[in-house]
Amino acid sequence: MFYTIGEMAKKLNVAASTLRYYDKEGLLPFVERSGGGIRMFKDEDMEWLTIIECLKQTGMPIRDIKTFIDWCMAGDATIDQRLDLIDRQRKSVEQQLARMQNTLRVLEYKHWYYETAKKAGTCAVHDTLSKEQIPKQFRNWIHG
Amino acid sequence: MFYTIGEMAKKLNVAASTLRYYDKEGLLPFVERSGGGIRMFKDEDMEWLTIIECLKQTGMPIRDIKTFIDWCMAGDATIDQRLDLIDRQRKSVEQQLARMQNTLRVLEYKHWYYETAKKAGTCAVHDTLSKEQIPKQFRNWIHG
DNA sequence: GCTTGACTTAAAGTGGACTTTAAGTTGTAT
DNA sequence: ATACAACTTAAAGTCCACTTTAAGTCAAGC
Repeated sequence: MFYTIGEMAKKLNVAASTLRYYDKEGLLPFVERSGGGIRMFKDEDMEWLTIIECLKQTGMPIRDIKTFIDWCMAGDATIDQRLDLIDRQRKSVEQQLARMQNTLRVLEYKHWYYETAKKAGTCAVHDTLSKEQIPKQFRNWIHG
Repeated sequence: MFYTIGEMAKKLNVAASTLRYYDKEGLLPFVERSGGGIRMFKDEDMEWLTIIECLKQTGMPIRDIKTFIDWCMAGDATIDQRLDLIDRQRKSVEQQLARMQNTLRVLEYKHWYYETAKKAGTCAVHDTLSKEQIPKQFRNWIHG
């Protein structure tokens, strides 16, 4: 079962031009072509695109993803490099997660801040609150 | 206590040109100037830069951050808008966190995949594994 | 065989977030 | 007073990841 670039783009919910761009950048060396030059995507190509999407989600630039794909195409001689790259990306994602969770805490504080201000009709209410009126998780917090 | 743009940039670990860019884009309307036109950052400006950094971390574009800052400068009449914006960003970050956690699971799988391949000396080992040899968390997983 | 929509490429264009450059000013230290 | 590092602006440049355009080709239906 083969898919055209348009069908694959729809399945992946990306623009066909994006897939052409990835191909041009060397991210899709596994995609076959018809006699007439039309790209013929296979079901198993989805797996490749899933790992590409995964690496993209980690913030990895296109050329580094290409390096990884190239290593995959090169076979077993590159297993060590691939393991290293995956581990580095894993650590990076763990850090990003920690930062993102911190960001979420700030937004939760801001939510409380503005909800309280909304009820009072003014942000000035925050100058009048006693420590007990501030939710525990936000006390001893360094901010405005 | 005042800081020059260079001192503030060092404190924040960003380039001074970045702060000038933010100022030009209207993100720093609160920064005062000396008689000669030199920016004079105050300690309390750190709070502003912290929330800017927080919103930037959520993926919010510069102009939307400007909108938020403008609302802050406008006073109590914009509390509702600010609450809405914070809530939207909070939901966005929750989604990003969920996606990132999924990405991490994929990377953990890939780590196991390549570690196993490394021990065996070939990726082909994965064609020979019985279900029991695949860690529980990775069984019934849809991928290569 | 012709139309038509989806495909092809190369090249140019876009948008976002800076970064660098050039020319000039400020302010501190001697 | 003068040197000098750090500041100022406007404008141009860079990098990245696409997206669009232009000109043309492919392939399925009539």
